[in-house]
This record gives sequence, structure tokens and C-alpha cells, in this order.
Amino acid sequence: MSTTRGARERARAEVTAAIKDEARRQLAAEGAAKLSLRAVARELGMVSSALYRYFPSRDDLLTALIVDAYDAVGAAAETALAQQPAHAPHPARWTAVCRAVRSWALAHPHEYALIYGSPVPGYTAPRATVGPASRVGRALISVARDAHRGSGLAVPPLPAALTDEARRITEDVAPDLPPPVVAALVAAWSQLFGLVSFELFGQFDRIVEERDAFFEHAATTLAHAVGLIGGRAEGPAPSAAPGSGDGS
Amino acid sequence: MSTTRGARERARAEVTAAIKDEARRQLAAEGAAKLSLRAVARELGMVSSALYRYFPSRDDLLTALIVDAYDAVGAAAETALAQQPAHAPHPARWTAVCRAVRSWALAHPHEYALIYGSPVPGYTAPRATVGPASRVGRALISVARDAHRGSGLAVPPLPAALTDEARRITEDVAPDLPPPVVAALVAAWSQLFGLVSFELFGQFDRIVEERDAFFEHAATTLAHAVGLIGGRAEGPAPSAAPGSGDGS
DNA sequence: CAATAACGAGAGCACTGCTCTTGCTTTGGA
DNA sequence: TCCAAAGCAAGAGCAGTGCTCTCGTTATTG
Repeated sequence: MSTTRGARERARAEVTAAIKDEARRQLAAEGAAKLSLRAVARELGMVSSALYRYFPSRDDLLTALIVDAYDAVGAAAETALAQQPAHAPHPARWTAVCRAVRSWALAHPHEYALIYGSPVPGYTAPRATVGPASRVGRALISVARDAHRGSGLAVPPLPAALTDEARRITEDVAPDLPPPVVAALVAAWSQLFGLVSFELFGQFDRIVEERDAFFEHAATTLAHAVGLIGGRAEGPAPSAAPGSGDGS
Repeated sequence: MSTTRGARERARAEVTAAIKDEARRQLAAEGAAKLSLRAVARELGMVSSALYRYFPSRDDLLTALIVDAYDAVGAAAETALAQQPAHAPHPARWTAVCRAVRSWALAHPHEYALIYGSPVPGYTAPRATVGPASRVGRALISVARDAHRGSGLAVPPLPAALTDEARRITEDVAPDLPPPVVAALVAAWSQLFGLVSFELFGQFDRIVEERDAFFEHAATTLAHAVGLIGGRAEGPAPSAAPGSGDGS
């Protein structure tokens, strides 16, 4: 019967999930460096060689965990966005996404380090990771898109050296947004993770203590940089000459 | 002669340096994960147990490399600053420091990953690293200090939740600067490394291609965020900024 | 029902970090 | 000057790792 036919597959899926669960447990407990295939197998009551039927190498197991971690942080960002009230102001939506990323990172430091710390497998991430890896970025883009449709976005123009590149990026990730906004989004996207990584990896130790308040402020500043908050005091300036007031 | 007294010490210093050099070679070639004490010893023609006379564990060797890497990137930043012309504009000094950090990172990716990627030894960095780790930050601060002395810095005020914390941080790192500037500096400091890390760790793959121009623009934006570029900077807009929404 | 594919178990290889013991050499005080 | 103490390199060894190969067993499929 087809049930017996699916029995193998179901069993395989269950064992695969059990391996990933146990691997995630060890990852959370000891970090990626200490994650051992043999220990995972031992904990699951199987012999290490059996585990190779499910993951051809340790790096493949890690890659699976990486994909799951990208999905988890991306889902956290999307959930935070979906839970915003229907008419929440755009800066609030932005900071909600930022906050979700940071909260997930603080709750899963080793998984965060796995994806946003040093890339532990080869030099370049496997292709399977590119989709899940972009979920946070897409959430940030969607905030900007809503704001752009609503009231427009105020972002300074780009330097000439970047107009072509910004247009190209815009084509790829958000054709309905102005290139200067997309350029600001990409920068803010990376800078958001700079903030989170520095806090998580200890660079803020003995420097920043009120982490929540500081992050909230920095996230708001990023919202400003992508034009979600009108007015001045943030944003790139044209690379023009000085001339205003400050002589030397 | 007294040289014989120092002979041991000199020999020890030489062997220690040779170990670190070979370790750095393997680090650059294969990454921190593949760095092996036995391979280092083998390459140096000694037996692995002899190496433990110089570094009590693999983590201690890594810590030594971490301290050196912090010093190297800090020295790169300071050198870039020192090589600026005497009356270079402050935004140029700022971007010069940023550029130096990025260039060093691109030239030494594995060493960069060692210090700004996932912390590979225990959770918190050893105390010996806090001094060297702050050199880049101090270089950024000194740019802001010069600008502050010259023409003042225009930075928006802080939210109430952050005034005490910003005052405290200011006491610790730059008592002569206004707290809002210091808060912006800390944020920009972490965001600078967010930009570099995303480029280096592959997050920009298939997204940002013109890395130099993009980084230059982002660094200039950071200079703006810390007040180095006038708040109402309005020089002649460079070129057409298609579709950049105005406040409508 | 029989051929086939998937599977778990075990042995084994080459490698790792690290410890301990054994001699040899340099050092510094009596 | 001599001799104990300390520093040092070497080797053996332990426990652990990723990974491969073989060998029966079990489930799936023609």
C-alpha cells in the first residue's frame, strides 16, 4: 500500500528532524564549534555512521541549521510586522521589525552567530540559503514600500557614482521604490545587524549598558535614514564642497 | 655575559613569534576552524607537546591572534588618519578611517572574522582584548573631537530614555563631546562594522556589486549621522535624483 | 516472490587537543 | 666551581572527532 510506501519516507523525515533538533540543542548549548556529529548520534541512540545516511557531512548538517535559522529570524520579523495595528505609523513598523530581529538574536545567540557571524562552512554560502536569508530584508522593504505609497519618502539624492548601481539593485529587490531609498535600505539593513552583532558579540561590553534604550534610539535613527521620518538631521549629503559656515 | 641571561628569554620570544606567525599563516589560508596546533608545530619542526610551553591551549593562541588583529586594524585606522592632510575636511577624515577598516578587512578576511565574527573561544572576550579592541573607536572619536573643536557638531537631541546612559558613556569614552554626539558615534561605530561584515561574509552577494562606491556612500551617511556634515547641508545637488520622493 | 535499494551497526583510518613522563640543557645561587 | 632548580623538547598515550567501508538486515518495488 501507499502507506507502507510512505512509511520509509515518514520515518526518514522524522529521523532527519530529530537529528536537526538534537543538533540545534547542542548548538544552543555549546556553540557551532562544539557541535559534534558523534555526540548527536550518541544522544539519539544511533551509531555515528548511521547519521551519514541523512546528512552527507557535518557541513551539510550545519547548512540545514543555517537555513532554518534564516527562516526563524525572518519569520520573527514578518510576525512582528503582521502584528502591528492596521494603521500603525511607519516608523513604528520599522522599529518593530528591528526589535524582532534583536529579540530573536538575544534569544538564540548561537544560531544568530551561525548565520551572521563568521561563515563557518566554505567561503560562500550555499545557494539554498539565499532565499531564507532575504526575509528580514524583504520585511524592511515592505515597511518602506507602505510608507512610500502612503506619504512618500524623503531621502537625499545619491552621488553620481552610485546612480547606476542603485538603479540595478532597485530592479532586483524593489522596482517600485526610488533608487535612493533602496540604497538607504540596503545600508540600514546591514547596519541593523551591525548593532545587533556588536551587542551580542560583546563589543558593547563595558560601554553600552542600557541596551534596550540604545537600540531603540539607533533603530529610530535608521528609520530616519531610509526616509520614514521626515525632516532633517539624518541622511546622506551630496558629496559637494563645503562652503557653509564651517571654514577649516 | 649578560646576553646569556637574556638568551632564554630571547629564544622564547622568537619561538613565540614564530608560532604566532605560522598560526597566522594557517589562519589566513584556511580559517580559524581549521587552525591546528599540531599542524603549526609540525610546520615549525617541533613536536606538538612542545608548543604547549608557549601557549597553554589552542584558545590562548587564538586569543593572542585576536589581540594582534585588533591592533592591526586599529593601527590601520590610525595610520589612515595620520596620513590625512593637515587641513583635510572632517568628513574626509571620517571616511578615510572607515575606508581603512574596510580595506584591512578585505585584505585579512579570516583575521577580521576572528575578531568581528562569532567569538570562537568562550562567550566573553578576555580582558586583554579590550584595549586593542577600542583603537578603531578611538580613531572615530578623535575625528569627531576635531570637528567639534572646529565648527561644532549638529546632532539631534536624544530621547529622554537615553540621556542618562549617553551621559555615562560620554564620561567613559569622550568627556569633551556632547552626549548626543557620543551616542551617534557608538551607533555609527557598530554600523560601520555591519557594513564591512555584510560585505565580507557574503550577505551582499548577488545584491551589491559596486562595493567601493556603495561603501563610500554609506560611510558618508554615517559621517552625517554623527554631525560631521552640516544638518542643513544643501550644496548643489549632484545629478538628477530620479524619483526620490519629496515630502509631498 | 525475487531483485533492489535503504538502512543500522561495527571496525577502522587519520586527525585533533591535551597530559604525562623522560631525559637534556641552561640558569642561578652556594 | 659545582649542583640543584628550572626550562625545554620529545615521545607515548588518551579521549575525542569527521568520515569511509563493509556486512548483515529490513523494507520497497518490479
